[in-house]
Amino acid sequence: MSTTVDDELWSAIGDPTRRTMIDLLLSDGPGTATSLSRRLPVTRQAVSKHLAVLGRVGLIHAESAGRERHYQVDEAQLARAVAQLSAVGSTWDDRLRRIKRIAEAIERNRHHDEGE
Amino acid sequence: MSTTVDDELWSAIGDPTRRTMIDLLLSDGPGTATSLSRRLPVTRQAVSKHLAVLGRVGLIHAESAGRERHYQVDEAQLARAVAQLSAVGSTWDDRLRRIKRIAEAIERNRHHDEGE
DNA sequence: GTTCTCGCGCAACCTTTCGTTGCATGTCGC
DNA sequence: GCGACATGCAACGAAAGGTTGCGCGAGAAC
Repeated sequence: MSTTVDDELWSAIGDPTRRTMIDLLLSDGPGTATSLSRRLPVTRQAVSKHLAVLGRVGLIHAESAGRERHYQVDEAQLARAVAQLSAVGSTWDDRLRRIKRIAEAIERNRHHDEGE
Repeated sequence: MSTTVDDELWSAIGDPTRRTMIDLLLSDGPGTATSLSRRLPVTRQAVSKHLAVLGRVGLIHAESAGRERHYQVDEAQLARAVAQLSAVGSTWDDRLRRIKRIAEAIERNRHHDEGE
């Protein structure tokens, strides 16, 4: 329950290299496997595999231009991913708050009962 | 830049099984490897390894009680993890909004220039 | 139009991670 | 003491992330 997250999307953005790639595509605009690999500590082939993964879950889509393939972020899908991130975050936040409230209540009772 | 996230923490909560484990520990309170494995689709040994990973990054801590080891979530560290989640989320959100604004500006210009 | 270059995709391979099974140990209840 | 149960450790298999090496097709240079 609660984390009925679309695990496909999560695991796509769970990888640090893929997160950085999305960052680069957002900040620098559309890019190719080669252009991305120049700004990352991995080879073009590794980048290419990650692009395939991101494409499979719809986070990016490609456009062929001559011998190059330009990739860019799918805004709607990324928005969905962000929503999932914040959903999990707020779920955990809520639980943490509730636990804290309960702990404080117990603390108050202890002080009251034992006069400590 | 921007995703200068503490990758240790991210990869810890990046795994779907580990996320569910944290959920269970938050909703049901402290638990053991065995009790968690009963509510998960993996074996006790797998759960045990995940607990080790979560413990290594400080997201949980254990307490020995006889032959059992009770694990529970470290609230401060989880709060830190949640903060990182929402940081990445809002970064991407910002970029998406900015892109959208630019796209709209271009659209307006096109209409103005071409009278379309 | 040949040739040279550059971007890409495919295949083989290595290492780490997630998962399994099997076994030996330690503790609780009787 | 003895059976039952929770753990830990080790060996092994499958998948993911990474690498190198190769061949092909499209642009650029001559």
